[in-house]
Amino acid sequence: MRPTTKDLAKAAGVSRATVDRVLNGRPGVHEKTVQAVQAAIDRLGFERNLSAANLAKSRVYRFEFLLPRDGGEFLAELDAQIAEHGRLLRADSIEIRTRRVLERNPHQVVATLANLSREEVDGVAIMSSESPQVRDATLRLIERGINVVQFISGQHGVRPFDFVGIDNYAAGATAARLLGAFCKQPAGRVMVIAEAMTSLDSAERRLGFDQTLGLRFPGLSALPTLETHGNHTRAAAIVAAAYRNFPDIVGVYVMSSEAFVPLEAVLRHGGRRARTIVAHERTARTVELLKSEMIAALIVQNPGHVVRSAVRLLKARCDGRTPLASQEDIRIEILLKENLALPDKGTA
Amino acid sequence: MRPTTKDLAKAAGVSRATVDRVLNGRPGVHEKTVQAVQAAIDRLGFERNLSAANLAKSRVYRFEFLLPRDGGEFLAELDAQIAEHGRLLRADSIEIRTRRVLERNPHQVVATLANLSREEVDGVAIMSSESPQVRDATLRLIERGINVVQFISGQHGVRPFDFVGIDNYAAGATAARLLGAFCKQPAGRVMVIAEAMTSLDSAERRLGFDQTLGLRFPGLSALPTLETHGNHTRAAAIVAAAYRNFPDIVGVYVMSSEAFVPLEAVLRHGGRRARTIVAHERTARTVELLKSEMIAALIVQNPGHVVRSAVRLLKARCDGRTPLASQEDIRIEILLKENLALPDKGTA
DNA sequence: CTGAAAGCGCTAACAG
DNA sequence: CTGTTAGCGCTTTCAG
Repeated sequence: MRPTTKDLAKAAGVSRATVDRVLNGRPGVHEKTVQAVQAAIDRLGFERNLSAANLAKSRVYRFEFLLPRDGGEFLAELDAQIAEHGRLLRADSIEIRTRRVLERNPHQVVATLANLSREEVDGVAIMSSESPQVRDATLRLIERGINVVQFISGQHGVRPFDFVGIDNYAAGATAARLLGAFCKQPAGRVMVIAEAMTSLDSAERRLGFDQTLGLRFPGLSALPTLETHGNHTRAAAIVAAAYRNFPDIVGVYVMSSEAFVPLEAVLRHGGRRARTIVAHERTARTVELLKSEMIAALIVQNPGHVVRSAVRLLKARCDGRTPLASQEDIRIEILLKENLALPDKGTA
Repeated sequence: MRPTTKDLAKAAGVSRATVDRVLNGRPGVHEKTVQAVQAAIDRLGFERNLSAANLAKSRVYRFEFLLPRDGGEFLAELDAQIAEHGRLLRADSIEIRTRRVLERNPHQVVATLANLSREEVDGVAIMSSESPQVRDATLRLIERGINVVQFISGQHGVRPFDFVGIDNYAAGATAARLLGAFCKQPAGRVMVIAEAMTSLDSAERRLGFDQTLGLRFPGLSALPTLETHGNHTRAAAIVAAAYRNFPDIVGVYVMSSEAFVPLEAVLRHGGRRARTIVAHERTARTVELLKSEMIAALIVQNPGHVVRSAVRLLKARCDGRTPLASQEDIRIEILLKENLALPDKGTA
């Protein structure tokens, strides 16, 4: 049996209340007593039982995912994963909910963040493109004792908050490598198309893409990024124009997480040219296109993993633990027709 | 506040002990009483608090990973992941340990399984190639109330036990697709090499590989599988012979999870031919080769994920829950130089 | 068949 | 500064 606070109390010759105070670093304990308890902890190899503590406190972790107000299939998928994971987590006294409240406008994001209070939430996962204002607002959240993880959008290893998501530079590089490999022609142009190029994330993808394409496939050259802004008509027009102007387009990179509108336009106006398409994220539609071989490869971040990772990080920070870096690395997954998970063979 | 057993007891007009009996399906409760409690559960939307229950029971989940006695780097990696994950899980009253006890011989495996008792373990993850004997022994484990998951080695969706690992057929197909794409030459031979071909797993990988290669790259043809059996000298000899006999080898598929010996031989004797190599699993060595571009792609199952998934499944079964299929699908990940996780940028 | 009482490991409120 | 007491939600004797 693992030692308990009772054992500690006996060993240190104090009461369990005092042990508790030491364990939780609460003030008002004589230095000497603290030492004694610490010694007992080390000697007995005491490890605290977190769920007992949480039970006693009736502690509930309240986390919120703040997501963009509007978005497409990828966002819907995230939403669904959060909901599903949330159901499971209720058993662990973790309540998570998603709020689709963030707009493009940084001021609106700042205002939303400013309204969050320690009274109602213990941690938030924020999916919003970076800007100095948002960054400041986030720092203020932390000061108020609300834990934060940057979700999907943002950068690796830029403290002081945790980031969950893929490395966008590497994602772009991966796209280039795949496009080059799957594209038969050694020379030609590559169309790059996105919903919008506003965020730093897109810039990084584009950078990674260009660098790797240039390095590995000198015969291929990428066109400037086309932007569809969620508008089908506009998308159709610019894509058609691109195909008209550049007869040597041999591949397409759909750079944004929301791929539907750009893909639609490319498939409709590309005809049988541009057979090699690389896009991002797994949704019902992109998977369908992968299966029917209209898309060569998909670069995805697993929505289930990112959600679970965000929650683990938030919880770890709440408990004052340091999360395990190795476990929280989000992989840039590559999906081909061949390694799509098979249709569910059943789990009873 | 979520309703508790106390609330249930009051609502149903019984004592908490009776509520407990109903909740746990224990016998000796009048049918009428059961109904009353059930009704209260539905009415109040009661959800039991598992950790409180576990605390009261001082329940500890004891899981064991039974792994092959000998193995190389991939196995070492798994071992490490299990250990690391185990440390974290202690906080959740889950004790996992690994035992490197399984041998090639099915009888030895059967004997080992036969020795497991409900007294000492609640669930086991078994990594052993399938055979009728082992299958029987596994079924007997389940009859004795020990939960089982087939680990890494085995097949998807073949009840009655859970399987954690990749679909080997799809993995082989993925290898073929990548090899074909990254290999510049449209025609030539492909060397297929493995540590050993004994298991069903290898047969499936090979099947998937051949089918996809034939379908997608008619110019490429795969040679019969070479087997190295962990023996460097032997490996060198057969690889050298293959290169001598087939001057048109343009690619290599290293099929086994342990890739070191085969890779070594190929790199030493392939010279600058066979630039396109696809292998399995992420280890220090394979990653090094990927970085230096000696290997084109790696097909991996994430050791951390498989371990966590196995534990979640075991725990779910112990609690009588049905695991969430969607969450437990192990992805066939593709690693290129481009999407290797970056060197750790730090997590403080 | 059912209930009262004690306890799992920890925390909280209040005395002292 | 420290101890006592009660209680978190559930389980487990042991009477009845």
